[in-house]
Parts: sequence; structure tokens; C-alpha cells
Amino acid sequence: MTVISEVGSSPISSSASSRSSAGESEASAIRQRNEERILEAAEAVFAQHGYRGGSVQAIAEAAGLPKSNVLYYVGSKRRLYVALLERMMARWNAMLDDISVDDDPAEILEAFIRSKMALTRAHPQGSRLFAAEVLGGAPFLQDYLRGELRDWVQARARVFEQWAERGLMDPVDPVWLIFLIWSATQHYADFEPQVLGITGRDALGEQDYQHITDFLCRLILKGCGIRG
Amino acid sequence: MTVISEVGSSPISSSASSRSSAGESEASAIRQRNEERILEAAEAVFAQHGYRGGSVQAIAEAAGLPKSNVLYYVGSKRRLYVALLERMMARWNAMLDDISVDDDPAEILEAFIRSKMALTRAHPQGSRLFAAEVLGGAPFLQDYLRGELRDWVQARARVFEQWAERGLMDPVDPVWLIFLIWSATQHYADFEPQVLGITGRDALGEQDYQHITDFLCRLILKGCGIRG
DNA sequence: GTCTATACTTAGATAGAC
DNA sequence: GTCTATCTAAGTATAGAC
Repeated sequence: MTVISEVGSSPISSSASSRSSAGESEASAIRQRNEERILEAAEAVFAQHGYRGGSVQAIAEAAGLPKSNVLYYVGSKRRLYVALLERMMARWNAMLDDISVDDDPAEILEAFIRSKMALTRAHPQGSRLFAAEVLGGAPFLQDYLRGELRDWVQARARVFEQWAERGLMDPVDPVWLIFLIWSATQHYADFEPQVLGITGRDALGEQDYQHITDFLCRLILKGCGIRG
Repeated sequence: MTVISEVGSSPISSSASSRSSAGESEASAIRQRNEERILEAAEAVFAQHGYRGGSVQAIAEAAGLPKSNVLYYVGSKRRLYVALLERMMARWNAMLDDISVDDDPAEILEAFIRSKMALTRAHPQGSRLFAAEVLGGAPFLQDYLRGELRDWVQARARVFEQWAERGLMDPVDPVWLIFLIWSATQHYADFEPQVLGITGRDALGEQDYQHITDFLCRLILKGCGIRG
């Protein structure tokens, strides 16, 4: 799975492999530790400021390391950014499991909403990173969007259409439906300051996410004519 | 209406006023022309890269002016950014005022969705600028979100609740409903590369927006139990 | 293998030329 | 009033020290 085309970059924090001695040595403890810190820090910084706006300096400070040290581990700002995007797309792909026409629409659609919401909830920074990348024109993710992800959406769309033909749901445009679900679920991570500002809270808790998920499931299923 | 608190900045391209001679002179033709170019260019650049990532250099190139010249007109990068945010928030406020407090839920809610969609459609760059600002933690817009916008949402929420009490719609959480509408409508501008990549088009036309708007109106109204 | 001093480029801003 | 040469800070990256 090579999500990003632009760069022939060997992933930074992949399962194994290092350029050190012969073949398959594990990364040293200190390296592993520093890389983890860097990845977390960088995800937050890039999520907040985008690729251009996120400085290695800011990442270094957030990771508690000298700037030059960060570059030693990750090679370049670009490679770091790509590694983060790949990590997030891997999470996304793990969520996109397959379904068949014979499954129950209500069950599947609800699982769809819930898993997307869980992904957003589990990785809000990754969600924002993705949002910033797309907002900036998706320079690194274009191929992924036009390829893998598109195929998945089209396949899913066909299933929805068949459900509609069988009268199991309204004949809504399946692609717009998928976008609606994605946008609604992403919103609580990506626009968190707006949500918090308007609701007057200082954080969204597990309960809030429960309520929101239930609300979305109910409204969307009903809106599609499932469980009418 | 002072949307942004941080800076005591006199707006750049306001209706009248200039620092020149005595009082109320009109901006010179050349100034007006250059400022317009700069505002448009800057909106695009900040929308793409955020505040930090958007360089004066990039804005200058997009506007067809030397970098130093841009700074002469706008004073500073910060002032320019604030002016753009204020312009966008003014549009937003104009939209919010537009929605009358009628008594027919279906009519109101549909008008709500349509006006928000029209705003996004009319100013996609402004929409992305706003998105980038909020994604970055809304450092400039916090007061607006916690103040004006919050009040508007709360007032509107109370109306929705009264409708639910009268049995005119399902008892959905009105604030989550508003967020759903905002996210769904914003999505087509903010995540345009994703939408285009997946649908395989190279632009969304007037027809697409019509279809999407109709789709959203139908699904959301039905989902709330209006026109059940 | 780990880290830092140094190089070079671009950033935002201004003082001064026209 | 309009515009540009110039300044200082911050940016990424690397060559070389430990």
C-alpha cells in the first residue's frame, strides 16, 4: 500500500527495517522513543498549521528535542509529513471494510457511521491533518483520492443503489450520502473550537460523542427512509 | 460589529476612510484597484495554507505585485488576515440575519440549509479561510464564536425545541442539528479536492449544487420528522 | 549511532528613493 | 502617494563533532 506517490520515501516509523547494519535490525530504544515523540508532535503541529505553516522548530519544541535532532531522525520535513499522512490513511483503510448487497442496510449504514465517528474520536489530530491536507488542495493525497478511495466509494455506492432498487431505502444519491456522513462525523474534530465555543464547554467527553453518534444514526437512517 | 478582538486594526478595504488628508477622502483609483487584487489573492493563499503557511510573497505573486508593495498597502500580514476574516464574518452575519422567524419549520429549515449552501457556493475561498482558521484553533475568531455566533445558535435552538414540543418535528438536539447542516454544506467547498477526486469530475457546476442542496433538504427534513 | 554548529534560503517589515 | 533596496529573524538542511 503506497498511498503517497510523490516521494519514494521509506516510511519513518514502519514495523521493521532500518538502514543500519545488515538487513532487519530493530530500531534502537532511543531512536524509537524519539521517533514516537516526533510523530505525535508533528501530527499536532501540521494539523494546526498545515504543511507550509508547520515548522520543524515548532515540532521540535513540542517533542522536547533540538530542531536539528528532529531532522536527523526524520530526514526532512517533507518525509515526516508524508509518513504522517500514510499513517492516517492506513487507519482510514483499516476502517473501510467490505460489505455485500445481502447485508441489512440499517445495520451496515449504522456501522458505517459509528466506525467513522470512532476513527475521528480516536485520532482527532489525524483527522485535522487530513482536513488541512485536503483544504490545501490535497497535493500529496490526490492519487489516493482518485484511486483507492474512489474505487471504494463507487463500490459502496452501487450497493446503496441496489438497496434502493429493492425498496430497502429511498433512492438517494449514494455518493452525496457518503459525503454527508463523512462531513458530519469529521466536523466534531475538525471544527472543535467552533463546537466548544458555541456549546460553551471546554471539551467534548465520551458522553457527548455517544449522543452525537446516536443523533446522527437516527437522523440519517430516517432521512434515507430506512426504519421509516 | 467588531468581529476580531485581538487587533485594533482599522479595516483595510472598508467603505470609506483613508489616512491621507483631512477626514473622508476616497481611496485613489490605483490604491483601490491594488487593494482589491490583494484581498482576492490573499483569501486564496490563506485558504490554502492557513495564516502561518500563507506567505506575503505568495500573495504578492498571485496579485501581480512586488512583495514590499503588498505590505505597503495592507500594513502587515496580520492586518490583512484580520481584514479577510472580518469580511467573511460580515457575509456570515448577513446570512444569519436573512433567516426570518417564521412558524413553518419545513420552510425555515429549508431556507436555513439553502442560504448556508448559497454562502458556501458564493464564497468558497472565504469558506476555506474560515475552515483553516477554525482548524488552527480559531485564535482570531474565538470571541466571535463564543459571543455573537453562540447567541444566535442558542436562540435558534430554542425555536427548534418549541417546534418539537408542539409536535412539529422530532425532539432532536437542535445544536447538533445546526452543526450537521453547517458541516454538510461547508464540505463541498472545504473538501473540494476529495469530492472531485472521488466523483471523477474537475469541477462542481451549478447543477451539482442544485442536486446536492435538494438532497440535503430532503434528507435532513425527513430525518427530523418534518414532512414525515 | 547520536547530536549540534554552521550554511544557506526565505520570511516579514521598513527606511528611504522616486 | 507610490514603490523598492535593504535589514533582521526564522526557515530547512547538512557537514562535521561527539
